[in-house]
Amino acid sequence: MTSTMQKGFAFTRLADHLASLAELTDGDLELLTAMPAVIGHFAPHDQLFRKMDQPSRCCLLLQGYLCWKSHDLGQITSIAVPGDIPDLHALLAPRLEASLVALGPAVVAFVPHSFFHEIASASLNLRRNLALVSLAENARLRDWIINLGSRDSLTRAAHLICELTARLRIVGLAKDNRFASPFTQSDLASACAISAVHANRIIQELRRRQVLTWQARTIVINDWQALCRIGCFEPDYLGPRNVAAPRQPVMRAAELGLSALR
Amino acid sequence: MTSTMQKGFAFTRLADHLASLAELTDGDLELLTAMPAVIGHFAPHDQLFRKMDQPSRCCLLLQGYLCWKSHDLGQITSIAVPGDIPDLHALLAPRLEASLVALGPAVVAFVPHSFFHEIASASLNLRRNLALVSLAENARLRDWIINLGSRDSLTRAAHLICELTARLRIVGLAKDNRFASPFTQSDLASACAISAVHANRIIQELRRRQVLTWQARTIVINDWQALCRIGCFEPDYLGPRNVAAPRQPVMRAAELGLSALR
DNA sequence: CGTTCTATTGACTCGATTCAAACTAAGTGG
DNA sequence: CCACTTAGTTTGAATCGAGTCAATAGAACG
Repeated sequence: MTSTMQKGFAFTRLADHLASLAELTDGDLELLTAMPAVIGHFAPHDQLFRKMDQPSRCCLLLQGYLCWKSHDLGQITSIAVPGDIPDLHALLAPRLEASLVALGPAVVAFVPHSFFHEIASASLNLRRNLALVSLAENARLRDWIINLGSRDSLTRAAHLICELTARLRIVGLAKDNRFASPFTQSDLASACAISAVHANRIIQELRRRQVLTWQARTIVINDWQALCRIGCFEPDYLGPRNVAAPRQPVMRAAELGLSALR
Repeated sequence: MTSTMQKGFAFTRLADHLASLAELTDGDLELLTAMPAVIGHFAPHDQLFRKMDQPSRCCLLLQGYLCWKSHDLGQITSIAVPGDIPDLHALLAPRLEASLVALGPAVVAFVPHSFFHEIASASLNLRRNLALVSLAENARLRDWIINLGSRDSLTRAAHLICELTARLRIVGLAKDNRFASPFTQSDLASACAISAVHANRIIQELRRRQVLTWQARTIVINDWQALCRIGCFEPDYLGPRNVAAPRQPVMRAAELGLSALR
């Protein structure tokens, strides 16, 4: 990794990401621009952190992809796209439970934990936004459990590609249904919990069905509708703006003692 | 469901749960005792909430088990034990993405969202504690992804039972390695993403190996060590007290530009 | 320009599913 | 209290999706 010290530009994709979850005020944006960052460049398969590390800085991903990978079994549990802070949870639970690995070349802004603590105390709204980042991750993890548990491998792979595409769009990186895919078929396999050989066969099947092309480290979605259908992907599940709408309590029949009627 | 209105007793297992994540002060306990609750009783397979519901109250589980279940595929993504608040995330992201279902008979305390907002503003420490609940869930979800993705079905089932046991111990419900199991083998299968038939064969295998008995809606762990071995379970992973220890930054070789040396 | 990843293909194997049927336990109501 | 119903468990046999192994082809990189 090579490092340079910079200040106040790395926040833009993060702002896109946060704004997709809930409004950001001008004051919040102001706070974000003050973000101090050390830029780091990583090569494919570089480990940014290892299991049991206790870093004092968060990684804000600027370019490329990172993943959390269980050290012993090699299972990928989540993939970070630019604008993500994959180790945000380390602010409160400092001991890492897995390794953070670069999928392809990656550029990262290291930001001191103290910065996030500061902006969280300065802005209730940002605090909520950061909490929503964690909840969105939670929703993605649940979705991934459903994917691994209940769907066949073709569906799994298609679903992963759909999810990646949807997230990349949010930060402006999937224009024209085209985005960089510097990761390998084996990486896809590790995420989908299938063998690399089988991953290859599935990608061929997706190509055969003309829903995507994947060459020269670039994926092009040729038929988004079809890919969503194959992947059982509902574009909204990441829950953009699924927040803070005070409503009337919904009284279940059950609560009225009518359980037997259902 | 039948309901009764009560106040100030439902918090004890919740306190055990929170205290397992980080210290609770006397002031925090005081705040918790003021918890207003409507008690609800549910029968097996009752739905407490459905996908897309927007409840104004959280469920604090008092007795039994609840699970989040994807409506279409039936996959269980997590199981709640007494002391858990499975829908805590609905405080910030009110639209539910799955159904909350009772596994066996269950007793729940419904607590208004406003109560949690109040104690969170009253105590920084409790706020952090509630955030840790979410992070612990996050860690469990990741662990479950590894389980579903990378381990065979015997290991998966053993792992689930280990995890349940560990969590029940925290709230005092697995004394003598014995705990209630009102859920069915099909429920276990839905959590482990295997067929009910296969779940049955696996339970028989665990019985044959004398690591547990499961009869009369009760599981007894006869050989905890062996069960952990079969389930690849590391008892500490839930991260009790994995918090807030300010440390020196760990400088990776990568950051010093020594990536090539590794 | 060779070395090293990565992608591709075929053959064989195996864990897990599915289907079907029988059996057991647990209610429920007459 | 027993007959009846329903839910859950157990068993066997056939089938299939996906893994593994092994070998080759192609791309990328120093």
